[in-house]
Amino acid sequence: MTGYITETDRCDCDTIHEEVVAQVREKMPEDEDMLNLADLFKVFSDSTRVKIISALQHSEMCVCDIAVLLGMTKSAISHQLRALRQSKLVKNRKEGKVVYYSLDDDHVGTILEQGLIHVRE
Amino acid sequence: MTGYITETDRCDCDTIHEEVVAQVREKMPEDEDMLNLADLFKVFSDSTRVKIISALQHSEMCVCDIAVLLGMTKSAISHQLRALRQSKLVKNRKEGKVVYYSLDDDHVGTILEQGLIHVRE
DNA sequence: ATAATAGTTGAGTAGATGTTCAATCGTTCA
DNA sequence: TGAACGATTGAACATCTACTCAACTATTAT
Repeated sequence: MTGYITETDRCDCDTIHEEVVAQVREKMPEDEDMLNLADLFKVFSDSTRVKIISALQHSEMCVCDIAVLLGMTKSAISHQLRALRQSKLVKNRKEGKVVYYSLDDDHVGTILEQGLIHVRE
Repeated sequence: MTGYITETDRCDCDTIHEEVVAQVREKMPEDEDMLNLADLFKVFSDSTRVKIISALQHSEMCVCDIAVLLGMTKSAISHQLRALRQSKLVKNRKEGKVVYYSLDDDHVGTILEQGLIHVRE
């Protein structure tokens, strides 16, 4: 014991392969990138949101349409659309009482389809 | 009121664009596919798991190494590795007391990098 | 055998998440 | 004006999730 804070103190174990750890640390993406990455995938981690995005890939739709399509309440859909709006993945336009939603990001479809390929094999 | 269950009864609103809903319904993926899709992305929706996967992309590592790399306890890492194992995304091999983990899926890297591209722009 | 160490596990806990419910807003139309 | 309807909102609630902690297993070394 040195009395100073060591690598061991910060963790409940010793480093077994210090060089590997050092090298991997250099090659890994920025911490912030990985946080953003997790947040992006978090959007796709709920089946309701996946369904909404899948639907909007084929056509602009109003809240009510989506609710009927998925057999859920307008409220539930509206809450999720809010999340998708905040993630800048969907946009909306108002026409009288009706609010139409559509995708606002080209990558969205790509990411979803990439996942579909993986899931289906 | 007909006395029978109608589309309106199952939802708190009327269908505004029945044709759109019908067409989109045909084009959308199977319900099960979308559930699996959400489950897949759920794995990537936590920054600790993203970091573990990012690390393993560069080198096989033992639990202890990953714990030191991420500044977390072995226990926390072990719990997450269990989740990744169950999703068939990582595999492990034992050598004495040490358990080495590595990626067990080619798609993993692709999906992660696809997301990184999106996040970085 | 005993101690030490790498890793796993299960219970417990605090915080996040998705839906429901009721109230409300905004627009249209009678 | 006020009734009707699409949509939004916030609180409440139940569930899920990620980490901690302590106990445990398995393997190695003395």
